Amino acid sequence: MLRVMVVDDQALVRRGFALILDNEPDIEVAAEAATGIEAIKAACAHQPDIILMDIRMPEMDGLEATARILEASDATCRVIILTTFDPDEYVFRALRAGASGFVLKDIPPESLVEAVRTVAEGGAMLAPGITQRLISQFAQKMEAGRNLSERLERLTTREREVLEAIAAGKSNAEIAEALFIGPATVKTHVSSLLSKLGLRDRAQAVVFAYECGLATVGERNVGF
Amino acid sequence: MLRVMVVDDQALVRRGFALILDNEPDIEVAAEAATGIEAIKAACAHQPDIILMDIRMPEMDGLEATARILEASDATCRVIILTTFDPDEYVFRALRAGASGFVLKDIPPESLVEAVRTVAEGGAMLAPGITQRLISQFAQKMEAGRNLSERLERLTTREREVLEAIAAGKSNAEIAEALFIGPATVKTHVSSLLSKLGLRDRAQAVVFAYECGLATVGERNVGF
DNA sequence: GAACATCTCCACCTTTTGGGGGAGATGTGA
DNA sequence: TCACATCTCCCCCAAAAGGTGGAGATGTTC
Repeated sequence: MLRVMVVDDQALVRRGFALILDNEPDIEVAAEAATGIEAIKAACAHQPDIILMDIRMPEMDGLEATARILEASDATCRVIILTTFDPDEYVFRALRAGASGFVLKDIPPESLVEAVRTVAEGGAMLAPGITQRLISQFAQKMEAGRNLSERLERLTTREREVLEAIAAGKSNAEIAEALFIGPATVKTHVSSLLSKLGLRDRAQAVVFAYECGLATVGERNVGF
Repeated sequence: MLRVMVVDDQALVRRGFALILDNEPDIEVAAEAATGIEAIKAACAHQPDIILMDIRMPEMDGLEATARILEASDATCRVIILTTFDPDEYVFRALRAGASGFVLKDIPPESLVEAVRTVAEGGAMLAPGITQRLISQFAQKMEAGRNLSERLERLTTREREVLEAIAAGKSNAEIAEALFIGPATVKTHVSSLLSKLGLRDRAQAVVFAYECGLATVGERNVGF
C-alpha cells in the first residue's frame, strides 16, 4: 500500500487530489498539510512514501519544504511537485531540492495516479514540456564541444594529458611532477598545444577544455 | 491525423506496434521500415509526423538513422527511440541525435500511444528510469557549485566582473579595455579576487568560474 | 565626522609563462 | 634505410602575471 501525503494551501484542491488517490486500491492518503511548515512536521510524523507538493503556499513554499524534508538523513520518501506554473526557475530549484517529479495540475487524474506509481517504483516523472526543455539543455551542452573536439584530435596523447592537467589548475611545475617529466618538457608541450589549438595562454586553454568536454563541471580533480 | 512510421528489423514486432497504433482513431501508420537506410528513404518519401525507431538494426542503427533524418534541413518529424535496453551510452547518443523520446519496449500499449501523442504535441517522453538519471545528472551539476558560490559572494561587483572576463579567456589588457579602466586597476582586482578565493593564478580562476556556475559551457562569450 | 568598503591608479619587484630555436632518443611506416 | 612524428630536455629572452605597499576619490553607515 502506497502511503501518500498531499500538501496544498487550498483545502478544496487538497481534498480533490486526496479523493482521486484514495479511490485507487493500492494507494492511501496518509496525511495532508496546508503549508510548508506543516508539511515538514507531518512528513516526520507520518512517514509517507510519496509527497505531492504545491509550490505557492504561505509560511514556507513547497520547494523550500521539499529541500528540508529530503535533506533529513533518514528521509525515505520521494516528492512530486504539483503546480499550476512551470517557469524554469521553479523546475531547476525543484530538481536541485531533490524532487522526483514535476507535473502540472492540468493533467488528467489517471496521469496523476500514474505519476505516483512511477515515482514510487523509483522512476521520475516530469511534465512533457519540461522533459523537452531538460533534453534541449542537455543536448546543447553535448553539442557545444563538437567543433572543438575536432581540434582536440590534432593534439598528441601527451599534449592532451598536459591540457587536462592545465584544466585542473596545475602550474607547469606541478604538471611536471604529476607526469614524471622535467619542467622544460612541460613548457614544450604547453607551447605546442597552445599553438595547435590557436590559443594564447593557459587560461584560454582551461576555457577550451571545458567547452569541448575534456573537463567537466563536478569532476573534482581540482586541487582547491 | 497523426502519421506515424515504425522502424524495426523484426517484422513481427513492427506489425505489432503498427496494429496498436492503427487501432487509435487519430493515428495512422503511414510507413514501415526494417533498417536505418530504409528509414531514411521512407522518412523522405512519406514525411511522417512521428517515427518510432528501434536501435539495433542491420545496415545502419537507429541512432545514426535518427541523426541523419533530423539533420535534414526540412525535417519536421520527431523521433521516439523504442528499444529493449537503455544503457546510458544509447540514451546520450539518442538525445544528442535529437530524439524527443526514449521508451522501453516493455511499456504497456496505452503508454506507447500516449508517448506518440505527447511527442506530437511538442513534449518529450522518456522512460521513468531515464528521466530519473537525467535529473540526477542535472542536479549533480547544479549541486557542484553550491559551496563555491558562497565564496563567490565574498567578491565585490567589480571583482566578479573581472572574474567573468578572466573566464572568457581575456588577458589583463583586454579586460581593462572591456571595462574602461586602466590595466593597473585590473591587476589590483585580479590580485584581490585570487586571494579572496584562495586561488593561485588566472587558470585556476577559470576553473573556479566553471565549477561554481559563473561560466557555463555553450555560452560562447569566448573569443576563439 | 569617523570608520569602512569600494573603485581607481601607481611603483617596484619576483615568478611564471610563452616563444624561438636546437638537439638527442625512440618508434613507426613508407 | 630514411623520413616523420613524438617525447624528452636545454638555453635565452621578452612579456605577462602576481605580490606588496601606498594613495586619492567615492560612497555608506554608524
